Amino acid sequence: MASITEVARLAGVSTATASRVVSSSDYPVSAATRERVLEAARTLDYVPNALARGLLNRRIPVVGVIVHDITDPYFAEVVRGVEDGATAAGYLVITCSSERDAERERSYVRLLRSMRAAAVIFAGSGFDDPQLNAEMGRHLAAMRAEGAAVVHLSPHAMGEPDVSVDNTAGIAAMVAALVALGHRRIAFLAGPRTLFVARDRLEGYRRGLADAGIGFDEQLVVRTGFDREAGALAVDTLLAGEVAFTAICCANDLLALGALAQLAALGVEVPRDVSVAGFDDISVAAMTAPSLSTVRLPLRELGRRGFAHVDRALAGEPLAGELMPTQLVLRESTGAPPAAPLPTSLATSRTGGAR
Amino acid sequence: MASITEVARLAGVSTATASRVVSSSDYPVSAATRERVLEAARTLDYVPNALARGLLNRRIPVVGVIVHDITDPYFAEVVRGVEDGATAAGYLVITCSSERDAERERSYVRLLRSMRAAAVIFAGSGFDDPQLNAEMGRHLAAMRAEGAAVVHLSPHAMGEPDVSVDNTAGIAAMVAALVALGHRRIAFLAGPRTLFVARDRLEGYRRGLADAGIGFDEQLVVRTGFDREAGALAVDTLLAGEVAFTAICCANDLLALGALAQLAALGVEVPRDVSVAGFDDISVAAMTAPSLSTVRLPLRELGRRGFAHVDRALAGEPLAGELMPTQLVLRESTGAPPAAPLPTSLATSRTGGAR
DNA sequence: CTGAAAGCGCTTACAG
DNA sequence: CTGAAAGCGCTTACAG
Repeated sequence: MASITEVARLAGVSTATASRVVSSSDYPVSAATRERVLEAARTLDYVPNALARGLLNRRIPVVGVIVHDITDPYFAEVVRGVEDGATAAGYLVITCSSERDAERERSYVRLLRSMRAAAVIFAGSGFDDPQLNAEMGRHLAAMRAEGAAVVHLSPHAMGEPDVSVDNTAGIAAMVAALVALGHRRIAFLAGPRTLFVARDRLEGYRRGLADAGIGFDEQLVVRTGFDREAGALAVDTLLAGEVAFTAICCANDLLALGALAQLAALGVEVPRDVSVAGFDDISVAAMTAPSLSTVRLPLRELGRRGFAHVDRALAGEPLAGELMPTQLVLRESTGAPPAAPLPTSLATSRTGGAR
Repeated sequence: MASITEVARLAGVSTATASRVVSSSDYPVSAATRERVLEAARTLDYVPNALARGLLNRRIPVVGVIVHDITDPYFAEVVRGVEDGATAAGYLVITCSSERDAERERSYVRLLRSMRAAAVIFAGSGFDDPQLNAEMGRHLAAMRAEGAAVVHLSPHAMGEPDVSVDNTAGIAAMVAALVALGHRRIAFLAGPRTLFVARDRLEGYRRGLADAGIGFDEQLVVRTGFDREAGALAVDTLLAGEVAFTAICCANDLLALGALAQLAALGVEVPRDVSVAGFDDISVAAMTAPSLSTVRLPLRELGRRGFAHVDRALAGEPLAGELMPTQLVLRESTGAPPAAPLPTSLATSRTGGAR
């Protein structure tokens, strides 16, 4: 592979001059010389070595994005947004699926550090794990000290996100919508207890209830994972319980999808017997049966602004946090509450009903 | 950020010795010295500079994956598989969404080259664009000459994929399944004309028909895109046409999802009025209403084997192409053909029916 | 077992 | 406008 040395030799100039031409610095070079260098570069199919450049700048135009799982549509969308911004600025993006595993996350950050990535963006929420966070804090402080940008798109142990979506207001709006439909007994699938973003969403649920003057009932809250299996399991938990509910508000769409599937499997009709609401508006939400009422998050835009934030941080510009609004999307999975709430109505119909 | 020089100084040894310890080469170093170096590295929070290492090896442990769009579940799944393998081997993965745009693809490959990525994996199919392919061929030949691995997971202009899924057999199997249900007039949404993988799938359709002794009718084939919008549009095209059909076989799931949505919007019931089949088995396929009959592709495994192939290529091991089998998944969207085929039955019911 | 030195490919003061 | 030279942080023959 041709190096700048060979380009310089072919053009009959010093490497300094060749560098000035191909790196498109604004250093003055005579037109004739410039042309000779360009010609040589073309002939040799010269591609500058980003590693050598990076060694000098102590930074390479690469941004790492840490996600929980790239196959989760939420994260794929955010990553795409980051990529949109990054590509325009000449950066490449490295995706790291942490599986919500502390060890993996740390090991990715270390790798990114070793590579002198210009920035690391945490797309997912942090978890409340003091030991991990202490070590992670050290790593991130070191990265910042080395001039890299660190941006959070979701709440985390070290504080508020830099760019984010208004999770609390979003869930509160959904609760308000359910209340407007007539619901008073609203169950909440809360997501993982240790995830900061899940706490924000739970807070939104509390606020929505409070706004409507409805009391908070701990028994209506199911702590779960953040995927479909967890949603299905949570439905079983609720139905096995004693507390009445007419709607299930979920902390994300995947939970709602799992709930919908399990409800269908049990012969519970949505929204006739119970309403179900999601959160995120991933693309599947519009395609299920019934289609899912949810809250739309500007995920791709979140990724774009995340990169814009990185760009500004790297340029040394002053930074301000951003909180993006969400949008209610009511589809088929929500409706008026049934005459008799679950789980009682189910037990009755099962005992007394046909089949 | 601490360099090996500082670690060496603190440990009171030469950089050569320090390097031998921290790079875990098998070069002999006395136990006492080794311990002193390790201690110094720990104290200084030393993280080796991958750029400096890469400059020496003319390669950095990074693999680029070129996909059409990371938000397409097909590609997210493949990338995840690559990541599984890459992480285990200490590599990072860069994702590049080309949007099926020649210019973007080329620019990504150039960036990857400049970064001395150890490998580039093309997850998506190549397109039949002679000019692009000529230039791309040059780039790829150069990369290989520089010692990088180039792996294709789908057919492309330069030939057969290195690791792939048996697209042709998969579609043929679905056609056979539809025939077994009683269908003879099977429409095919073929995907983009210029995409090599779409050609393989079309070939599968032809083969399936031939196996069943059914003649090929060009009018039943709709050339489209590969996304949902294209699927919806294709349904309109078929319904506006004159040719009878009782089933729609799609070249991928996204097309089938679009078809399902459009059919539902038009009041055509699936599978009562028409059967619909997809291809890929992305996770949404099981959640639609009706759930989608499709062909399961081992996407994540495809990604894993893709990386394994890279690993072997980099180690200079002999390589053999791999073709992975697919699996038929019959769900609710396929059934026996209706008494009267579309589009005639629709016209009739519209003219004569109530409402 | 240890170290001095060269060199990977670039950029950038510095001198002219 | 041009070039000689140093140096980014590492690894690896080579010498001892």
